[in-house]
Amino acid sequence: MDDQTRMLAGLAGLGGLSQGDVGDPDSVRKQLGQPQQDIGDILQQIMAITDESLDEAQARKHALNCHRMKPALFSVLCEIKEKTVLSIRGIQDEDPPDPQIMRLDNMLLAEGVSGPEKGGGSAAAAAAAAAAGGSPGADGGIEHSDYRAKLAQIRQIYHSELEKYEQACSEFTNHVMNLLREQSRTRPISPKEIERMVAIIHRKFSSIQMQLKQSTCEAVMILRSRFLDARRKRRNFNKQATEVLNEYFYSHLSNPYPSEEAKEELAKKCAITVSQVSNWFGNKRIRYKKNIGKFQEEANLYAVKTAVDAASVSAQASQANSPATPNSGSSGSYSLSHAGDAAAAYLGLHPLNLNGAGEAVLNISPSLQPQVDTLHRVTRLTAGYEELTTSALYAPHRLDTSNSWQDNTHPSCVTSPPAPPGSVHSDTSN
DNA sequence: CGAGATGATTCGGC
DNA sequence: GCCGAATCATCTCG
Repeated sequence: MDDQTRMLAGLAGLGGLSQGDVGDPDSVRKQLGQPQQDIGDILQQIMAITDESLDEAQARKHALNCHRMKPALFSVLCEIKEKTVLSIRGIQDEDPPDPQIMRLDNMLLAEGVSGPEKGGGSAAAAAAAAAAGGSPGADGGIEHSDYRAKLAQIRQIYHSELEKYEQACSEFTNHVMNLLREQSRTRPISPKEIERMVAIIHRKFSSIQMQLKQSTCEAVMILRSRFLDARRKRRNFNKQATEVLNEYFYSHLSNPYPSEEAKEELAKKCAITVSQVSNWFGNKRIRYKKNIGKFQEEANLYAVKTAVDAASVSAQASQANSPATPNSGSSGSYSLSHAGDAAAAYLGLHPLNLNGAGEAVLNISPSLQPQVDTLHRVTRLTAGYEELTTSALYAPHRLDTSNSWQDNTHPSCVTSPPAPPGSVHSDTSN
């Protein structure tokens, strides 16, 4: 009777169990057939245990373990515990996977930090490089490998931390499990309860894991922004690319708006993206328009260049006594327009300086003279251009009076405002 | 190191 | 969605 109550209190106290662990005292009372007034007594004793010295507690523990009623009480407690634990399990078991962890996992997988070693990482790096739209030249390669190296570094840190975490988690779990198994000899701990405890530990550790994943994601984001911020990693196009673009620009000065196909072709030729081609033309148009004078020399250079190309093609064609085919030019597959437009550009792009009297002044840079001479020789040899070479006049023309190309979307129908009598519009030479 | 060049971005207009 | 214009950020060169 009284012994049993004390023993119950003693067992509970010595095992470090709370009221929740031993179940409702009321139900205990019912099962043990104790009157209600004893509950206060029990609680009193439970509270008193904490005040006992270690020796006293040990002595009490020993007394309890040796008590003849211990096995019976132990089984009763186990029964109560089982019911309690089951009810708790029923509530807590089905917690869904944390969406935050899932998001982080997906992101790490996409970034190539988690998942298979090679594929993910290089795929992400490739995607990054593609997104950056940088020129895939030597510099691009360096950047690419740099990005990959840094990503690999993050990946390595992540995995080593994850390993540490897993190790710590399993060590702690083992420790707790051993402890509980040990304690299950003196207090009622079912395997299910151990499982539950393990789950609790894992939940606690997974919050640490989430922090690790979160900081890894942040590191990857910072890395990406550093490498992918286009302004940050701006690289000048290589010389050949700029030349190709300039060639197209000046040979289509009447309408420097490449079609989608032309952009694609230029992009391919220059090993840049279509949007970079668009950017380039956008910048070029605006800068050319803003300061035509500054671009005169460049315009002459490309005009001469393309004209020479076109003329040599034409010469070859006439030598072969057959018409020139559109794509036979050395200057590229858009050379059909070159042939006419380029020679026309030569005519049209000589620096025009209007003197005080409004007369056009031909102004050829000395550095261009040899090329111009060559052009003259070649063009004299070829039919159709001789007349043109005598009427060379620069007209930054394609721009109308409002300094716009807008009205020149049909170049062949447009005449250049400043063109004096005798001048030939470039586009008509086609 | 500073000025100019250059590629990219942003924003408003159409 | 493309364009012009303004602007930013970086590169290049003297």
